[in-house]
Amino acid sequence: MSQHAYLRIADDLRQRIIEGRLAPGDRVPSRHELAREHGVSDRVAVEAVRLLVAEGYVESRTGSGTFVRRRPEVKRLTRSWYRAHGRADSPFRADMVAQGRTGTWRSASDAGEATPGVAERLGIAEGDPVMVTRYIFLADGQPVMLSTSWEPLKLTRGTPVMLPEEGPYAGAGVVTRMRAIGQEVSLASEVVSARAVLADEAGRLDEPMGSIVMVVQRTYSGERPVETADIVVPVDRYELEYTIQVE
Amino acid sequence: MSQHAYLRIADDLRQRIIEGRLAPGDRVPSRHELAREHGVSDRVAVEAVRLLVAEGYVESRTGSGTFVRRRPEVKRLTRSWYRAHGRADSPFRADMVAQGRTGTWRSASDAGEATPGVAERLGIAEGDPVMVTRYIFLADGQPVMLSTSWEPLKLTRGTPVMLPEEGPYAGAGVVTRMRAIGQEVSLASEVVSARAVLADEAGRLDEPMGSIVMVVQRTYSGERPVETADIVVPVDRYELEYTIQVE
DNA sequence: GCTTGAGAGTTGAGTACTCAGCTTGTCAAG
DNA sequence: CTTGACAAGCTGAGTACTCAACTCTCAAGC
Repeated sequence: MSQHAYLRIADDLRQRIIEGRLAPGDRVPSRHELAREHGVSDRVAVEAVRLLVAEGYVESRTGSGTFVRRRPEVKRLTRSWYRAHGRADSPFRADMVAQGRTGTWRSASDAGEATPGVAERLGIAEGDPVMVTRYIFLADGQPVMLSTSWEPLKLTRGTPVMLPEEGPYAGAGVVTRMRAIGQEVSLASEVVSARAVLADEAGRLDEPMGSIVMVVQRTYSGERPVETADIVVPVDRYELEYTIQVE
Repeated sequence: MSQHAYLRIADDLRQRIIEGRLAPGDRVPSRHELAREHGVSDRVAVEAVRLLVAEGYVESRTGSGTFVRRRPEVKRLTRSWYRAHGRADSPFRADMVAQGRTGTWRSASDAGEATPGVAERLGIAEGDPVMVTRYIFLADGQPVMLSTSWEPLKLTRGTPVMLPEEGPYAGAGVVTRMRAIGQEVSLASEVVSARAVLADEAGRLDEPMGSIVMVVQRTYSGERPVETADIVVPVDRYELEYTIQVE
């Protein structure tokens, strides 16, 4: 099997978890116990536990112990052409309703200047004024997704939709809001990548450090880009489903 | 700034890399040097380097040293409805041509039985016979992507397309091959997730352990599912672009 | 019944080492 | 000029500890 002691211990624990001998919520033996059980030094046990934390099997709570992680059921976010129909509701709330959950969110908007990346995505100049809105999305009250949205102020300044979450179109979604000021949206581009969670994201999403998130760079456009957003989705909560029409 | 010594050292190195004082390919000071520079013990330096490895900034080569990682330029794989037009070529080769690179692949096919997950995706019974094909995709000769494909043998047995990479339709892509036996493909579903790379994937893709890959579960279907595949894409090589039609 | 404080247990971080296996540069022999 | 042996240096892994900060339990006191 594995050459190294810490891999052997990790294999053993992983097996116990998979077979159910260690159930979600159970406490894993402490590093002292593990070290004694396997006849190795403390540090080897620490390395083994660290590996399982990175793999998402267990989570450590300082002062309390290490516990088998309750894996939240992985839900699917449907991001397909036919979901984006011009309904007067946000796509997130619609997705949550489809899963039988309540979708809510909190947000805060600020005026700012376009960074190089955002400027390119919106087809505007670096430094142009934009409305930056930071969202945290909640499913049944639990934080599940983060998003930062940028809209060119050239389009929205002085209109009732300048602040995404205030006025008559509050919470209606980008497509509906842009339509209200005469900007038809016909395409959404989503560029998907993934990386390790950042410290502040981990805190806001209640995810352990080291866990993996997908980052979706979404841009809505009609004749020109009207909004772009970075959406941060933890992989242990959601997968993204795209439906592509062939021909 | 950071409370902990290992975070301070990591911050320092990260800054040096971002500012270019440590260029891609340069050797990072060894753990002994780092420990002495910062007046801490060896292990602290090891922890700092380990963090930067996880973040993808550096890569360690046993016996040789730790080096600032040459970040391969992140390319985009276009996975949109309008790319899937019924051309008699594989989508991968078309994508590579669009990037000005040559796309090739190696593959090996075997008959096997459907696992529970595959059976569900293909709408067949567990244990039903399937053709399993393992691919490794190369861009300009370098391995960049892995894929495992499953096709129900009930559909293809006895036809010229039973073996995906042999016969008159070798290398033509699933849509074309299925059409050749009267199976029209109208939809592709892609479920995107991400995780840490597995050991054998890391070896085959020449990626360091701990790096992150996206996993795309793609299913082609017409009246019924005709093929499903797991596609493994390293995030430091590719991002996935989906284009969604609104309304 | 409720609060509080002490103590045991746990993780995170650190010190100060050792050893095996690998890479690489040097330098002398052919 | 080439080749082989060798030493120096590096990472990965491990031993054997220490200390701070945190959590949890349980019993004493109100």
